[in-house]
Amino acid sequence: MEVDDSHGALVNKSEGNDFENKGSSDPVVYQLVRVEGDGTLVPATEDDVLQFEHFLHGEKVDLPSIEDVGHVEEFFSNDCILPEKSDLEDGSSKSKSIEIYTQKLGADIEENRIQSLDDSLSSPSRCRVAHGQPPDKVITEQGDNNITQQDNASTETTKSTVLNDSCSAEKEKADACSRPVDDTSTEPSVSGVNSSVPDFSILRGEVCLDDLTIRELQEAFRATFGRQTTVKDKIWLKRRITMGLTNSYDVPSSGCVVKDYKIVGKDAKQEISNIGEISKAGRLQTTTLVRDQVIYPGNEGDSPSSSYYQSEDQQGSSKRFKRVPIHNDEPQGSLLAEQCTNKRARKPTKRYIEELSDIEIHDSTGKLSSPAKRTAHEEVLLKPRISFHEAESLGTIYPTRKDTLGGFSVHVPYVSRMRRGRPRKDFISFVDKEPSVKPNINRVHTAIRMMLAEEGEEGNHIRKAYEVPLTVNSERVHIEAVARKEVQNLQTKVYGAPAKPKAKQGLTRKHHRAWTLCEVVKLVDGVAQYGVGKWSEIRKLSFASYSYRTSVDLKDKWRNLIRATQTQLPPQKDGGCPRKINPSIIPIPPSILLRVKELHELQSQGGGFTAPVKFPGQNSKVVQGKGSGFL
DNA sequence: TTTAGGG
DNA sequence: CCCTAAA
Repeated sequence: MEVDDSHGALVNKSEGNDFENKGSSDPVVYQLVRVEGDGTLVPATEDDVLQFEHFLHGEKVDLPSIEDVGHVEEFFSNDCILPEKSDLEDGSSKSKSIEIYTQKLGADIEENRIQSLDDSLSSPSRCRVAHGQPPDKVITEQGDNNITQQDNASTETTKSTVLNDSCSAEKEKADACSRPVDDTSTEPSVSGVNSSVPDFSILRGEVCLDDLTIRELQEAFRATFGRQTTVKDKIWLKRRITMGLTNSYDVPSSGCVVKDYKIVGKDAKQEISNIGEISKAGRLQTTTLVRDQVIYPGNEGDSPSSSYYQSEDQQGSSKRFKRVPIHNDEPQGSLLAEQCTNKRARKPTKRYIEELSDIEIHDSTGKLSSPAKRTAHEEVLLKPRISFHEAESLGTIYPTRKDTLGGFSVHVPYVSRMRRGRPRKDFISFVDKEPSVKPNINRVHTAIRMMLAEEGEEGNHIRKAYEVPLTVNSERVHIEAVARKEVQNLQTKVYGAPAKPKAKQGLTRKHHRAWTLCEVVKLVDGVAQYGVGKWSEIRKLSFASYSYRTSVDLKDKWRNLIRATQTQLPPQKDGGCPRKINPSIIPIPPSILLRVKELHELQSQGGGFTAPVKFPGQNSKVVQGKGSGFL
């Protein structure tokens, strides 16, 4: 990133400063730049960008709002009586104000910066402000722009144009309303200077702001901040211009001389540019935006990046600036309502994900639900946070997936957002508890894949599949355990059942297997043969080939069959079953149901008989579709 | 472990 | 299907 000392690297140079003709394109791009030690502005590095993250954590929510960057400036200039030699070392009132400002600004920086940062980071050429050019041209409306434009200004222009279209009116209004009441000037509005191309040359050479007319000051303002203003208050304009050029709020209200975009102090004696101070201090690394620079004094803190400049947002987020209800000369009024309703996009940091989860819960439920009473759905919403915390505390690397949060692509722990049914066990934690199994995980994975593939062909044999010995040694038990968990884990993915947070770790739920007619028949035969309640026996003898059916399963199924006979068999007449018959559910043939009923009645009445009973109806034709019971 | 029963 | 108590 070299500093462009020539002012030739301009885009839209030809379009230059034709203010009257330029109506739409705004060559001023929003770029993050960093104040170098020598006072030049260079594009922000990725590190600078990352340092923004600090703001996300120190954010205070209840701070008053700032309507516009102008207010910020006014906030400082009007309310912060600062010692002449204050600078950044004075930690007292100024630092306090700065801190407040930092917090407020940080709240909105997140939203604006991301896109800007993306742009600045991704764009091949970066905007920078050239300094120290010879004052070859002085205040000529045809002068060269001294702010380099992005090479991709054409693409950037789209955004900028939209911004202008959507926001210029409001800005204009705001600026108009911001005129000081004591301003008796009746000068025509500077609407004539409506060009989207600010005349940066207005500030070239050596100019005493006091000598400028209001219009020229407005132009200088525009050159400084990249937007026009209709404010006709000379002092206001001068101060803002000065502040903008010096990146300082500590400026004299008059007597400033602008020399090549730098403010030379009154009578050109002292240079009050904070840039110089900053560079001398050598400890302030400021990220800024060329356009609409917000004076952002360096924080005395240890963090070299504790201060940033804020640009007006492309979406007019300046309206959402939290602002202090202090004296200001720019309107805020009706915008307050809007900022209340507007929800800021927020960079999805870890903490953000946490908070987002909470917010989602709060929003979805309206009220804070106690942790103990969260519904499954709410738990799901909480999951990302938990995953992160677990990942941190356990040092475990969790699989992540790309997700979109606040419009930005981020990686989040790979958990399903929705789940049905009960949670699955935490396979990873299980593995962590069984380190001896880890070396076999890969094998298990392979095996599991094969199993799942097999399941795809033969849906009912997955359990059998992973009961096949995977190894010949004693690890088999572990392998099976892991395999079972893994299968369930994968199944949950396949079937869309996500994990449950913490409480039920180590628990699993086996995949639901619909009972086939064959199984039911075997069950009924088994009951008839060995008696009701002999589930273990039935399982061993009749379900030898259905190893995934446990005796409990048999018992449960039998119970369900009993219920079916009681609830669905009697009303055979079915005057009009309002229930839709799901074609995917195979009804249990009434003949089987009848057998179940008889067996049940026999068992319940005459006590347990274990003798095999032959039922004449066993061979009777199976009539389907009567809908008395389902598998 | 198995069974029974509630969830 | 899960969970648990009671055999």
